[in-house]
Amino acid sequence: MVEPKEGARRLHAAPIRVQQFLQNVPLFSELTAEEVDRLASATAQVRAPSGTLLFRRGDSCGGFHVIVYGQIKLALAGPDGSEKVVEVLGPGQSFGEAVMFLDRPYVVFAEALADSLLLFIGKAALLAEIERNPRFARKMLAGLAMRLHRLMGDLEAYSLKSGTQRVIGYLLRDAPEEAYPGMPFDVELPTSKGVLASRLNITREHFSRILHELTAAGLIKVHGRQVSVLDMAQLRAYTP
Amino acid sequence: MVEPKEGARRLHAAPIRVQQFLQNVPLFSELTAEEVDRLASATAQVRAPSGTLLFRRGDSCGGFHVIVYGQIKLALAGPDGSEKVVEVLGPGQSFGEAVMFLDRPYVVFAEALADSLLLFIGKAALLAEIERNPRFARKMLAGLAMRLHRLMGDLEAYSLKSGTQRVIGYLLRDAPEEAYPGMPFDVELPTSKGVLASRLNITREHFSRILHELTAAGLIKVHGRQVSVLDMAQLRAYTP
DNA sequence: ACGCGACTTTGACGTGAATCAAGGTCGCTC
DNA sequence: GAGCGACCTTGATTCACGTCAAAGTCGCGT
Repeated sequence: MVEPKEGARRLHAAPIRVQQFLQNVPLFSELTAEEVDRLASATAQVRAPSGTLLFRRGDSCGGFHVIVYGQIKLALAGPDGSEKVVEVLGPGQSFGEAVMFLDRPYVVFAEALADSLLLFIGKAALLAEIERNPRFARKMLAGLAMRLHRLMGDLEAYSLKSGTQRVIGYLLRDAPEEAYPGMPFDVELPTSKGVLASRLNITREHFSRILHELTAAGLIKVHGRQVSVLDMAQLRAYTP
Repeated sequence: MVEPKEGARRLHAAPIRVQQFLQNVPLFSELTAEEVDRLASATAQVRAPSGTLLFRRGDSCGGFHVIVYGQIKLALAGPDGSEKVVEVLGPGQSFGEAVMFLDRPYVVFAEALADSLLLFIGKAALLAEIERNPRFARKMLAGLAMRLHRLMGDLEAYSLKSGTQRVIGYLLRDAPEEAYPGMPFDVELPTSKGVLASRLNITREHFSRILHELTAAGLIKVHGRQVSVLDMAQLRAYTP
């Protein structure tokens, strides 16, 4: 999953154009060139080879991160060294805003799952921009609200669905809309099954068994990280 | 918990001074009298006798609520009629902002657990105020961030703690800071044990057994809704 | 006082998912 | 192409917690 060759190549490529990248992140898309410039001057580029720990729980937080390329895992650490993956993020996504607004230390830790490049945007510059630009403030609010929404979805899944249902929900998450009910389609798992299992709040072993069970029921086919959903409608209706 | 006498009395009392109340809610405390007036004119008072359903999942949302007095439960409904309590809120607290910013329907339903009075603040007026007042926007951001923070706490508790540990965590949540380690103190449960159990993501029965177990271990004493923590330090260190 | 209804407790039993313990598979390096 | 490490699967066993069923307990209204 790490694609070390490509990652390594990009890690040594010329620095990207920060302004241009920021302009293309949805959150910043409405800012003027001048505003983007101000943010860019408070922005640091952070290279994170696969495995890098970006921050741990308890670290204090002077800004937030946007992913240029790569993949980042946010997770909670259990006392005994176990961990619970909260989110796996990819290019264009951001993290750490909430904790920044609260002046609290991080509650999760962040680790690069692939060679990654991030932008770290300083808190002061961001707050200044919010002060200056109410539309931007609204976007920021919508961003946090979105996150809250997703977290509620997770909470719901964890508390009133079985492991099997969570897996089905995940597979069907970005199913094609325009499909006929029983349409087959493919899902590429974005990370290792171990990480994904943790994200879904089940063990590796249990995840493996669920995939097996769904395969046995003729609903999916699994080839490594390629999962083929053979019948959406039946999968959606499947009862453990 | 319902205190029907007091509730009934207040329900029929003269309308409260909206401006004055809003001014005292932390979220609005920095607004000028003029600003509060504008919000107040877009605000409706909502009486909700115990048991009232304020909204259900799927309803659309044209503003958000602030509790003047009473108690409101936010919960998710399972397909089979079961429910999972997400939050129990009291006077001065607000809810429904996130969904308002996203233009999405509610994902939870809200029900009054006691006779309550709420203010419903219209979306348009609120957005206008954000547009006008960046400091207010920042407060709103902090409010959402706070909520995210708490939700993460719940997620953490659900996914890497046992039921017993969640109960202990709850009891210790607002423990006195300045106490010596083994200090005894009392906690008043804010609602029925059934609702609280659901909030902690366990069944009534299991909750009852946990309380029993902690009592047997000499760590707490339970008299109805009055829970006496006999030894904080030991309770914190308790292992199932 | 009585009895009703909402809430709580207790016991017996069932089960989903974690844990423990081997293997198996794949891709990479030497 | 042998060997190593990261990942995944499989089976046996255990355990926390849920479910079902049956009594309490408490407060309130008549």
